[in-house]
Amino acid sequence: MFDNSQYIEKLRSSGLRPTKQRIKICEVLFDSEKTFHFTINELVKRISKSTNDKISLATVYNTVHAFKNKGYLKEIPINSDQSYFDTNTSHHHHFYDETQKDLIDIDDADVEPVKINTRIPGKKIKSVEVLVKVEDDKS
Amino acid sequence: MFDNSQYIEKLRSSGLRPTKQRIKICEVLFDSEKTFHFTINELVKRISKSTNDKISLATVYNTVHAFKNKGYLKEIPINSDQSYFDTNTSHHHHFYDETQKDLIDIDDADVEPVKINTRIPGKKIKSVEVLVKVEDDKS
DNA sequence: TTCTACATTATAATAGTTCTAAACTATTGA
DNA sequence: TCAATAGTTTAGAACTATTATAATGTAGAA
Repeated sequence: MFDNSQYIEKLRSSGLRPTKQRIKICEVLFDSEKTFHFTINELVKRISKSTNDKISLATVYNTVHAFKNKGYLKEIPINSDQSYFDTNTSHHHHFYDETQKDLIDIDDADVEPVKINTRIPGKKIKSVEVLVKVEDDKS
Repeated sequence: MFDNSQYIEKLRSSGLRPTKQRIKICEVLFDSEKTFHFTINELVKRISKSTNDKISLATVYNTVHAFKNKGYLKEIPINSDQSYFDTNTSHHHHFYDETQKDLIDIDDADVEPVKINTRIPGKKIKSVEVLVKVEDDKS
């Protein structure tokens, strides 16, 4: 454990107790320079690689959902047998490579703003997500 | 059974045997004027309402996937514990009402074409799907 | 009508996720 | 400092959607 103070502060300020499990998960998710996508399964693997203290699956689920609710993670809408999350919470869209089963960020500058010229009465727009499915170009 | 000839022809022409289960599922899916969204669960309920012959769950899954592969149904990318399908296979996007857990079509005329100004080498775009999440406006 | 390839079916299996309830612990306040 | 308590972790069971399996059934061709 080195500089966890930022995570401790982050957790505390959002009303989450800075337990060692949550701090470890913060490290795995937010220490790296680059943001990334993951499934719960992949996250569990990353965690077990970076620590000897086992964190139970249930705690990983709880923590990911807590972080998602706090806005530290985004869930990516995609048809899959498992949920995909993104540590990049800034506004951006995705390619989904159906051949490779791989998610790729689309820089927000590369997408013209999506204009929706209709509304549902009594509802407000929470998010607009674009998923661009791609496949191998064999033509 | 009334005018099933259209479905029989449709199935036959796409290389699917027009069995009575498939014809019944066609009726439930395509008889109505309006297109609609459904989960497998909901479809099973619709089927059992409209017939006394029970169709097994496995057959419903098989048939829906076959129809999806033939392009008679579209799967809607959304984070959910179950898959959503759409009998409207024309190009259009969706609202997802997170309060009501309800999918609503967005008329394609109400969305400006989405321009993606970047590509992935060796891949071609298969589809561009927009999901607009909405929630109750309480502000 | 008979044959055969394909379909259907019930059931089992699998996998992702959520639930439960007991043990644990960070924080509060005495 | 220490005890109380409110929230947290945990293992495992339970749940649910989906897929696989293998036996039975059947549409369509010969």
